[in-house]
Amino acid sequence: MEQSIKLSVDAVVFGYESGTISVLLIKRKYNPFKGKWAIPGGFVLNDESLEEAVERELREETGVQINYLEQLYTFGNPKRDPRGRIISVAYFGLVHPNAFKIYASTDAEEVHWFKINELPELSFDHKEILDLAISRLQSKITYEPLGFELLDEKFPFSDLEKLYTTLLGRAIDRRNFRKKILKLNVLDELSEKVSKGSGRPANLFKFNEKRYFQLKKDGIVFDI
Amino acid sequence: MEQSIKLSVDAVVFGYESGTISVLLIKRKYNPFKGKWAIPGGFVLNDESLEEAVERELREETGVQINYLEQLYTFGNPKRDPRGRIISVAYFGLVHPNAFKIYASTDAEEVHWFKINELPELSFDHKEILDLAISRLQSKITYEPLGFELLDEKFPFSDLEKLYTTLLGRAIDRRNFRKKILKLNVLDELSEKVSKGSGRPANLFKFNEKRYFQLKKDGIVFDI
DNA sequence: CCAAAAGTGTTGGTTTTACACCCATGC
DNA sequence: GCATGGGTGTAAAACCAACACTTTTGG
Repeated sequence: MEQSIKLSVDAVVFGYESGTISVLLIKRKYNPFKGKWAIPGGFVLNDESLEEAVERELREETGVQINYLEQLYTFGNPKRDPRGRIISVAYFGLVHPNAFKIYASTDAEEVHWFKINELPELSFDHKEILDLAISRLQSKITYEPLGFELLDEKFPFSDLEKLYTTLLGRAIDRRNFRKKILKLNVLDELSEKVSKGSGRPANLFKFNEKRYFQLKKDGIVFDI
Repeated sequence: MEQSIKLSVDAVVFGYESGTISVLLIKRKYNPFKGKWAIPGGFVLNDESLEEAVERELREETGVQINYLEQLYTFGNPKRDPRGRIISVAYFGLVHPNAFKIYASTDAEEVHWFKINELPELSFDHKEILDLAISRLQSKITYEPLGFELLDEKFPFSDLEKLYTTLLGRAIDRRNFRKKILKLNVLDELSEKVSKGSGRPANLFKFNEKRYFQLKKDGIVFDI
């Protein structure tokens, strides 16, 4: 019997802003799961690569320009989609949420950033996909530097600290954290300062892209 | 236009025996690439899961019963297969090569264990898949214990040492290695000994499965 | 008794942890 | 001047890397 399997891609896109990590979800315009929240994605065209398909769907449905994208996992359970056998190659993305405006179109009735501890009910097996993406995000911080893809270009050290605290879900020692990060030699300290209303103004830092990506390649061992 | 993409699975299966790591390959019986070596695999049936498909193809083509299987990566380049758009979900497997007899059938004209530094030319993009699998195998030893799935049930410590030396591609300090491994507390020392012809007989060890899998779950940081 | 592989401890250097006070600013 | 967040050093403990000789067997 002829194979009748269809191929889709989905993208779990994370953003970080002022102390919380959010995920980009769309409200589905059509059945199945019309009116329910879902991870953005859709069918792959015959002549495009998987990455092209993800970027196209994200652009079409949400207006997001992706900053970092990697393959997460392929979900192939025969029963995962009520329309028939549809397998999905899930991707994992990171963006600076402030860098653009999201808007809904094509299959999306609405687009929204959800904090990862305030998620709505999801369509299909998207909860499973999202859970896997979250655990991948968490484990990434133990073997590579993280932040460039999520933080603004210039940021106070405390932003990075807050990002790690959020991802780890626990407090960290500020002094030791700063020493460890600075020793990685991926941050350049700027002479600009920023004041957050009250308290001493903070020095701004930026990632040194070259050393950052070099370190990603080399890998690190990083116990905070 | 209707989507016309087909879905296949491929499995890179590693085995370890007397100091070398080998990969299971088949010689293709049919075109394209008839007579060339390839990673075992094939099309997914409409109603089977991806894992079922991998295990079925391995059984059919090679007779191998797999011991450990994980998803590796999904290859979706539109040009990767001359027959049309075929995407492949690649898996990564480990077996005890001595535990059974391999034999060729269905699409395979021949099956053979190749040492990973003596590989033949491969069909499709299988070299890329295999290279990725090898680097995954190598990186696995830095974040989880490894050996249970590759070594015999009972083995002298030197077998484990040789496995690590082979995977790392360099010599390691025997004393420090032994200390580090024993500290992980995943090996049970047996009172049996085995003699390899000449030299002092070695004590046999076995993995304590419970603690081994617990440690896999927890993860380790392991610089040899 | 020789060759071959197995087994085993100590030391110095490095890294990691734990921990608390002063600084610069806005109000 | 006080509340707020930013910035900083040190000492003890844990961990890691380097290093070589003795033991047990087979021939």
